[in-house]
Amino acid sequence: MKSNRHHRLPLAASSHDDGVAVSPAHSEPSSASDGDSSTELMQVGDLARETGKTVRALHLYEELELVRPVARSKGHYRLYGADALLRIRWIGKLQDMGLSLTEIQTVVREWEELNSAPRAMVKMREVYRSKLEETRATLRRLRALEHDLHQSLAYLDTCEVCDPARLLNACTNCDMHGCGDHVPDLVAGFRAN
Amino acid sequence: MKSNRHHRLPLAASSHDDGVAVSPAHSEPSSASDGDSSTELMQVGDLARETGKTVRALHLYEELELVRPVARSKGHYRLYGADALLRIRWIGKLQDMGLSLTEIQTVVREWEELNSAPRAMVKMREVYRSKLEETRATLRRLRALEHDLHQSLAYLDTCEVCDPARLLNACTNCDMHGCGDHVPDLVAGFRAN
DNA sequence: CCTAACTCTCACGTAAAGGTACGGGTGCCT
DNA sequence: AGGCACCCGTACCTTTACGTGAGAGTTAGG
Repeated sequence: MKSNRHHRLPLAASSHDDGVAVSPAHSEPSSASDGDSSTELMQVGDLARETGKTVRALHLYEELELVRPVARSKGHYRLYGADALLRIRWIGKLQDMGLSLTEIQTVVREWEELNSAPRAMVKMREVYRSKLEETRATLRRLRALEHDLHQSLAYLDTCEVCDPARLLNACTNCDMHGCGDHVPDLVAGFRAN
Repeated sequence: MKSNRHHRLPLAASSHDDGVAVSPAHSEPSSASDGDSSTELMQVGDLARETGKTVRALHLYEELELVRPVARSKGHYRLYGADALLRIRWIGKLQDMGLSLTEIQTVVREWEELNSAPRAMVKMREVYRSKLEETRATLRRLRALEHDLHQSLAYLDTCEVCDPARLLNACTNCDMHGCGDHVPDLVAGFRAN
């Protein structure tokens, strides 16, 4: 009862900024045969651009065996197919769900081991189901937070019109506020010390 | 445009487990005067119990000047008043809002510096306002995630009734699913590699 | 051939938020 | 006086998800 596991709520701005104009600029390593547009491979930089991740991150994911280039160029350059995009974006989503890379690692491993599909599907469902629960809990918490913030802002807004002469340092608990009687926690916390 | 700031979405289970039965057990350091029940001081362990934080955490917060005991016992024990509870809980909420301890630090510092209240109030409002925005953005993202998860689960549920003989490894993109045509990202990601 | 831009593989660095341990004092009860 | 639970200060350890070079090779274009 002592382990105070303290993982905080996941999520962030998680910049979904797509580089958009993906100028192929120079390299276009279409494989030997001919310009078959659907089989173009990309190198790590391109993948990085299109997923918003950094090259370093992609290298890391590879170390953790979360992705694997379909091939290497003559000079050891990693070459990725289109599914890599899916994979990386998928990883991103799992991260947004609050999974750590190591957790994702085990998910992937499990999938690959019992590749017999049915069992894997079940596993997958389990994971998603529990994550859905968590996500909903998180949503509840965030909504509460939103409410708190909203309330505190309302409270503070009444401050704004307060006579500047009287709010000196009694401000956080002056009697002006018509909005009720108890100071919101988020406001009270400032003074408490 | 290269700094890929990667803070993920905040929030977590953030265990709001109150120890509830706060057995005073042994020490009850009511200050010199007499047993005035409203002026009881508590020591760090008690504070820890009541806030769900660990003693170490509280020490840390003190190092960062986020809290300060009202007094010390004869033998250097930290002694806290009731406002410490407010303060610590407040810190917790700010953390839940996604603020790092260092950010909280600057918030506190600013508050204490321009203690002239009006300006501080304005600052406070700014912070909360922007955090409200962020929180709402996060909510949107989470809702999307919830939707994704829900969809994927629906998709996977149709799998369950699928003929076990045919889902071997073509499972993630078999033709059984009446629920549309494109495989949800969260499902497709498993295979892409 | 030359060059710019990209990539390779190490390998060490970093910030956040504590965890954990050490060696020694305190507080209170009996 | 003994004991037990708690506290002190100091200080090094841990994990996560990359960042940041270094030194060297590779690709495509001109």
